Amino acid sequence: MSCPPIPDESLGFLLTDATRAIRRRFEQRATELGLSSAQWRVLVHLLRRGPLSQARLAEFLEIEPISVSRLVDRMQEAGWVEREPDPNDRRVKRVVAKCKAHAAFENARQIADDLYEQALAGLPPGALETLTDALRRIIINLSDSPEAQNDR
Amino acid sequence: MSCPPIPDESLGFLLTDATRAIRRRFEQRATELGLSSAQWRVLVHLLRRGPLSQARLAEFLEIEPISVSRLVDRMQEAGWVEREPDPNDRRVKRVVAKCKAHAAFENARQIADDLYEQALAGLPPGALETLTDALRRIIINLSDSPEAQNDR
DNA sequence: TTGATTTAGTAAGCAGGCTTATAATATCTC
DNA sequence: GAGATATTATAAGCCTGCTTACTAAATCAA
Repeated sequence: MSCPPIPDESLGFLLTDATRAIRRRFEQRATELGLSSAQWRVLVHLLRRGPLSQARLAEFLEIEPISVSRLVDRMQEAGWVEREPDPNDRRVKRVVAKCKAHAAFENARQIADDLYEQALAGLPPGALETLTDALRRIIINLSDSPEAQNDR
Repeated sequence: MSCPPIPDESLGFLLTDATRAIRRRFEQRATELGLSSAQWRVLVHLLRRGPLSQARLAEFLEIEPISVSRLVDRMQEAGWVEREPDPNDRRVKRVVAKCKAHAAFENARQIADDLYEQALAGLPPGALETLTDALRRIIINLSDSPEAQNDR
């Protein structure tokens, strides 16, 4: 019975579990805000960068445009954002954050910050930076665009 | 404009992106096997531990029993597993891996191993262990059961 | 200018998570 | 034993991803 690497503690499984745990906790605490973690992510980009086309949003979020389309549908219904036409290109719809989004921002950010603090409790100082460096590297190494890929 | 922590590079977002990247790549390469990453995970547990009830499987996978139920539906349809009654408890259905699963195991494991190597390229030696330690810590810190929680 | 190609957004339909609710069976308590 | 409580699996219906396929508009090329 040679089973050298124990796969159920592998990188992929641990990443999956950690991500799910963070998402679950965030949504538990943001229930009263009515904000899911995917929607929170959209708001962060919109509030940082201003109105964006759905295509740009898809790039920033690293998801497919169709996924953005339906995410924005629900966020528009919930009153977080609006779609407005682009004066220069009749194909594009600019997604604009509404007042409600600005109002909720600090609140949600606090939830996220507290969550990260809880998540990292007991780890040595500097662990956060090591961790985020590694994650950034993994994302680049597995991205489709071959920019800055390390080997082969 | 005080925006100290740049949230779109936050831990949660990076984890989400890295996890999605790994899942995508795995499924691209495992297409010919017809195995999704969630299904691969089920097989790992079944082949390591033998037949399991759906409830136990849910615990190991850290997902809800209803999610297991539908996952197993699809895996049964695809011929990876079978449900069999438990002789000692008529409520439980034991999930058993079929030959097809054993046959595909090494193949899928190789895909996963190659993927991790690619993901970690360019990181210092020891990064994998630091990373998995941190992820395990995060998972424990955010789990519902208060066992081994660090503070508060 | 016309015709081909590219880009932006969306519909349909699937996988994999979730919450809430239900039925059947075990188990615990009195 | 009988009744209350737990546990096991599942149904219904939602959210967020995906692939594939389509329309409308912009852009490139001849």
